Amino acid sequence: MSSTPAATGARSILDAATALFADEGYESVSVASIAAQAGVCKANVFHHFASKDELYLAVMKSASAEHADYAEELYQSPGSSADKVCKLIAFEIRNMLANHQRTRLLLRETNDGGHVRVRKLARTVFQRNFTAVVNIFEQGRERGEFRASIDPAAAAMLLGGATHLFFNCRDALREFREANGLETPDVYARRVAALILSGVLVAPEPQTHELALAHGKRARHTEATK
Amino acid sequence: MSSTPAATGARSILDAATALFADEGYESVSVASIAAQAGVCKANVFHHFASKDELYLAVMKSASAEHADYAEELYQSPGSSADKVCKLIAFEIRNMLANHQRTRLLLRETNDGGHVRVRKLARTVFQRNFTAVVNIFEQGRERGEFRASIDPAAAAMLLGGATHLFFNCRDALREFREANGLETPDVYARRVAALILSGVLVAPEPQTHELALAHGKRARHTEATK
DNA sequence: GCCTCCACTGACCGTTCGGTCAGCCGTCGA
DNA sequence: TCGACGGCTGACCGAACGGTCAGTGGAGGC
Repeated sequence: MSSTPAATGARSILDAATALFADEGYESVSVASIAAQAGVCKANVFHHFASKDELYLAVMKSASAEHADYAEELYQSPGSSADKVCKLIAFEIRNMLANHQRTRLLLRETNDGGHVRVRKLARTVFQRNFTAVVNIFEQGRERGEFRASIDPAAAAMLLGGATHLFFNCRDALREFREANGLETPDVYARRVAALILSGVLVAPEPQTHELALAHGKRARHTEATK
Repeated sequence: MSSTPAATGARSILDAATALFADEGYESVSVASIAAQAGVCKANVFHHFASKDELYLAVMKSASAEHADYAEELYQSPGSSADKVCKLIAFEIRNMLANHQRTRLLLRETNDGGHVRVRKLARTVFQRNFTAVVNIFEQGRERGEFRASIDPAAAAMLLGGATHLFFNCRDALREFREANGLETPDVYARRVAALILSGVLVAPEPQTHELALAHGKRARHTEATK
């Protein structure tokens, strides 16, 4: 009902294209290979999509939905900001791994040069997510739970960079003996959250108590999940 | 003398290939376009390099040198670990921007699927740099300057993620109004360093004083550069 | 029974790809 | 003066690319 009746053919093409584009990138994938993986004729691909470009655009559009929903909803939920940060990191990492094809597509297109139209699209997704994360840090600051001197945008970059790097280098991480257990998503999320919340220094300057103490900053951030 | 006498031709090809591969990736660049940019005949490219693959490998190898030197040398230098972290972030960001072609090549190859041999190569560079950064955090922990409960590897991922994300999304960052001034390398480095050192929480639990207090943890990390 | 519609196909197009090859020509040692 | 060498070239190759097109065959309205 919600899907067009004759979507089976187009759908299988879209799925095959998503998988191949995510694995090998735009240029490396031929229309013939997409058709083969979808089990249809090459000409049929051009029957459903005007060109390879347009097919790629369709793949990107279908991959762009729903990404920042969680952060925005988290922003409005009750609970301490510290908990929100923990939950956000854990969710983002788990979400990236669960939808690794879509994630790889978006990350590739956000970073690269390449197609301008598509980069705009990926950037829209990135911007929505970025803004939502910034809002969470801003909220924590307004509540007095986070220090007034922090830059929420920089904190969001820190958070995003940590999750992206984990996604990109997870299998590389597995080979490093310096990182024992760090390749486990939950472990990584917990340790990174602890660092973002408390930093590395043993005793930061005691400052900006102005607004603090009010909202019960229970920094019990060791059970971020479940 | 240090360069082979007849290296001019091969050198210009290598330079042209580096620029083009960095901008558009392996698949999008044709040998003909490399030859055109180098001002030579296409066949001449194959005279100096056995294949497009081997040319790419040569480009990657020449881009792989020198990357982790700074971190390793910083590790052995005097000064507080907090200062080292600040300097490291500032250097990495400045270094990435100064050698943006090489950086883009390495990042692309570290992340992507693609050529296995080259990924190994890029990963070697990444691993050296990663280990060096981990050592700096480990050193800070042993000195009692950093909390004993932190994971040096996680901190290194945080640091690397922040610098990578900045490099990849700098022009996108320039369009976000949430980030005022954050697209300036020095500003970004300073704010990120402050976050990694002290975190976002207003008052982390007072813990692990055991080894601290000894090495003068002057957390005056607002002038990381110059 | 027939006509229309449309998802789908095989064969084909011009172009561009990575790569080859015979040969040109300036340099240098004998 | 000559021959060998090597950097360099234009012309060319088969393969694969994105894209086109005439046509097929089954489903549905009349």
